Amino acid sequence: MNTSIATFIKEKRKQLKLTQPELAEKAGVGLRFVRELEQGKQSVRLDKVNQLLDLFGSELGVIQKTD
Amino acid sequence: MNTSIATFIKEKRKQLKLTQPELAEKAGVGLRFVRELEQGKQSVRLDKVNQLLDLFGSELGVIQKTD
DNA sequence: TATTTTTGTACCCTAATGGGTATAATTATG
DNA sequence: CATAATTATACCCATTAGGGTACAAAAATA
Repeated sequence: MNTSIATFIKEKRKQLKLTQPELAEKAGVGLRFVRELEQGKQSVRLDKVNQLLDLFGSELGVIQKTD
Repeated sequence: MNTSIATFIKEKRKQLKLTQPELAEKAGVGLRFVRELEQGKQSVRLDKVNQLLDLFGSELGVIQKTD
């Protein structure tokens, strides 16, 4: 994917018709974290992001920069 | 890549024949961070990881889980 | 447009990341 | 082997991420 982490999660969440509180609950992370992440906060913890991505069968990995 | 973030950075670093202190210096992160990251620590900050990956023209992105 | 639902912003607080550094352990080199 | 270089572990400490929560703003719906 070429989308940012933020938009990826936001779009996947909507595909499953979940609200932010519901996603946070399912992933076992805080609501604040979901919100900040979807708003593009960079200084987030890697393991927390992976907790969310895991719900979508994905994870963070090294990719080539496209610029 | 299918390698973990830790091994990716460690291998790239060796390709450039850099020591951990040198890599930390170049990336503008602390030495302790480089060490913990190469040892597979999960609860690291995303932006710090990207600071390192940037030296190799790469970054963190969403990938499909291979399991 | 009124009402409900969802999302964004703000606050307090605790736990822990990351920086610096010293020292032990390990590895590479003479 | 002995020595140097690199890496791993351990400590203190300031900053801050993230949880909880309340309320404002925005979006969706009747």
